[in-house]
Amino acid sequence: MEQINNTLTVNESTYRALREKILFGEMLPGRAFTLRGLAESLGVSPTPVRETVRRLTAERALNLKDNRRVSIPEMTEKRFQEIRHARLILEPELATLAMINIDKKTINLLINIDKKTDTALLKGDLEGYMRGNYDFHFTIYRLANNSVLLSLVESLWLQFGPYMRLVYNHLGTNSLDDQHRVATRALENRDCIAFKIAIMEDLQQGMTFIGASRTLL
Amino acid sequence: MEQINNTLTVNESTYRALREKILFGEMLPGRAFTLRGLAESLGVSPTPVRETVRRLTAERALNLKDNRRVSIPEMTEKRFQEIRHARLILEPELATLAMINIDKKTINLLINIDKKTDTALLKGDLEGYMRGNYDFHFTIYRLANNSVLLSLVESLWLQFGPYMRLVYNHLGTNSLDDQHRVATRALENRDCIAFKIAIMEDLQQGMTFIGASRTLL
DNA sequence: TAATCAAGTTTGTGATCACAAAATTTGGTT
DNA sequence: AACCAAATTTTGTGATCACAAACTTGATTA
Repeated sequence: MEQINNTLTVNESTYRALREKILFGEMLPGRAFTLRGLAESLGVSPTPVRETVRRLTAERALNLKDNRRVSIPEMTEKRFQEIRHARLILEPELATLAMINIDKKTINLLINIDKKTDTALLKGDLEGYMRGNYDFHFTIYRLANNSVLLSLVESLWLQFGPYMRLVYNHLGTNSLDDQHRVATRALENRDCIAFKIAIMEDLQQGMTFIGASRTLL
Repeated sequence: MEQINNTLTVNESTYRALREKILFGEMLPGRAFTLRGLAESLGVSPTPVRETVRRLTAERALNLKDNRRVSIPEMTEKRFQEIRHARLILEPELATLAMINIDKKTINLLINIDKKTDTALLKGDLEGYMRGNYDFHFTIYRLANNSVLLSLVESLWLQFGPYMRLVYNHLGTNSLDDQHRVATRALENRDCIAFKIAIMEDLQQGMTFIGASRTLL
């Protein structure tokens, strides 16, 4: 069932490249992209780019406009609240499911990821912070061993990633404090409720931060 | 912002055609499909089919296997429970959000849809029943005016659609009774709690029915 | 100077081509 | 009759082509 040959298809590597760009804010909303332009910047023909764009459009990470141009969807207050709402429903659920599969080793891994994230935060390294934050959450979520919920949450992260970056670009990362440590402490105590609450708080805090600054954009 | 020209692209019509086939059980799990075969049966070139397949793969409706063949994913007990779980989290939420936007006219529409669904059920018209059931739920869900949650739920329906059909093929539709009427009655009384419970019951009943018969497949 | 419109350019779309990998058939051997 | 290797066909992939629609530019007019 697994991919034996570890050489990825051009299609797959194109997808991963574009997905990362979106997730960590290298492609910002508003600007329109051309298929040929993306293809050239990735050194491939337009064909795999087109398929990748269709795929990312299905995940709501990209938008095919009426004039057939492709872009990152614009954020509205309404859509922002919808994403926040969906995240608050699904992510604490996923975290709770993951809890029983998180052993001491994983907790140490999480603490390590968090340290790196903190370092990036202090240095003002935006991409490092965003990657660390992503790793922290998805290291947990993957352990829920629930691919159906996981793919729904992945779609949500693809949808708000670009805006997170946009906000950090304007405000810097100073005002963020770190809820991850609260979460790892709850894990060490095997306190399921406290862990779920920490994930919710972390998410609330991030979304409030972004939401409060949306008017600046 | 809207599509002015109402002639769909080949890509879009291919997507809709294939999506319907999956959703209402014309494509059953197990069998492997070829792009060229699908293209010929739809009277188009392989190009739009490839893009459509990528899109539906992103929505988890299709599966690209290691040998690069495309198929409907196999159902396992685990995946079945994951879908059931996700539906139970998201759909009652969507129904509750929709409630305030459901007026008398919509209630009558829902009652009408339900009547048609019942007729199909009595006649043993599987596709009619499945379409009616879909229409009933999504007429409600669309009124929640929440496209983020809606697209998540659409993905879930695409994932279990083929199995619903598979089960009905084996068991017939006799043993299904109709929870929709309970829901519309709750709507007429503007009883939010009762409505939410009815949606949950309907969903539970359907999923239990399918789950209980999975061993037959 | 600002608005308009016609040429020229760029772009998305759908079909086709070339090729290697996978499936299928074939034909010979045990 | 059962098996396996070679030959043949089918298939997915990525690149390219043809074309119409959208965008850009620059000259012309009010």
